[in-house]
Amino acid sequence: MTSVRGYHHGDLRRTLLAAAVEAIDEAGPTALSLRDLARRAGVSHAAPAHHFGDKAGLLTALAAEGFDRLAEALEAADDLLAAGVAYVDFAVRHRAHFEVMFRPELYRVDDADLIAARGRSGAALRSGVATLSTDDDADTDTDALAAWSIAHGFATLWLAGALPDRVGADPHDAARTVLRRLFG
Amino acid sequence: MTSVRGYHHGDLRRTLLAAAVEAIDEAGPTALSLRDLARRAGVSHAAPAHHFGDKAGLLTALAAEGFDRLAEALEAADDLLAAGVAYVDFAVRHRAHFEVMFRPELYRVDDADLIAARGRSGAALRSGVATLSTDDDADTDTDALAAWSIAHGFATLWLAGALPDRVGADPHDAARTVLRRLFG
DNA sequence: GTGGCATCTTGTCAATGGCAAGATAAGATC
DNA sequence: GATCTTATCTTGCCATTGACAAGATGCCAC
Repeated sequence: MTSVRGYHHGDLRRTLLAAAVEAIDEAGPTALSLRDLARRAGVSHAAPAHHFGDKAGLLTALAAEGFDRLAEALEAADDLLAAGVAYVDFAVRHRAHFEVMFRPELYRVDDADLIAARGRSGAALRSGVATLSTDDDADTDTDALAAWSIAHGFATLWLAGALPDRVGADPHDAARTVLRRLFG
Repeated sequence: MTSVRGYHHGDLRRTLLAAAVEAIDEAGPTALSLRDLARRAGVSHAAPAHHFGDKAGLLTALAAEGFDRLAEALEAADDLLAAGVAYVDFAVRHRAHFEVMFRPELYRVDDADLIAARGRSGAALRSGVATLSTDDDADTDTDALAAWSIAHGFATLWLAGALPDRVGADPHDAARTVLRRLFG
């Protein structure tokens, strides 16, 4: 990262991803414009294409980064309830990443980095469920799906602003209360 | 609906909404193009603007229609489990509506028709939860949120293609199994 | 130092959303 | 029935965008 811009930016790839997060936080992934990102980074309108090919390429990188960070967050949780809360927490704190991750029509689902990162997230989820599982595999699968569904649903509804006001302003607390209804 | 097009289409508003559902089913709400809808309906590129103002106006109408149909589906359910399965079923069968409904950045959240329709959906959900509630209001709220979250989460993950293959191809059955984990 | 290669810029094109102005039809009023 | 009004649809236009092609710049290995 050079402080004084020459012809070469120095760290454009990372800068563009950060700008994308900002832009998506402001107006959602739909309104994302590569040219806007270029302006934010102070480069020409065609510079992003070199690093990401096209819009889908950039969002693929963003989604992969998101699945990686989600995996880290889930791995740091002690039990399933903590993992569920961490999942919601991740969605709220990394809204831009989260919104892209679960909109596969926006990126390349066959990207190798992405598949690997998504695999890490999935493994972290399953290992969280395993902490309270019985020996029955079918039950474990159902438990994992139910846990994932309720955490994902709560996070999604929260982000969509669909939840009633009485739920409060702290997603952390509200999520714990709701998730306990399944896990407790 | 006139079979032979004159200068006036006759039922353009409804035709455009139907075309929008088709287009969204094919490529998602992000790729929706008003000009493409106009071509599908056989009218000029500016015709949609008269009926909906702009893209957000069209998606507002679509979201309101969706909330109305969702309310009907939920009202037809006998108990909470059936309502949950109906919720997932609605999402899968009316994918285009569902995807727009929970993406408020795409439409006008202050639209009167939309707010009314969303209210009907919410009331239907709450009355479904009431069938198995205790006297405690706080518990009822938590139950409603948990039920909504797990159904919404499962539906969303299903639509995103995020669920592992072993879940199967029938969302109806898979949803019942998972939802029973909370409701049973 | 020099050739190769990654990085970035400039220029261009088709497609889109949205606006303005005009054309056409249908209905209301007399 | 004639005329006025309004709703509906068309044509024309402009700024913005994504994508591509060709060229400019500078880093790095040899």
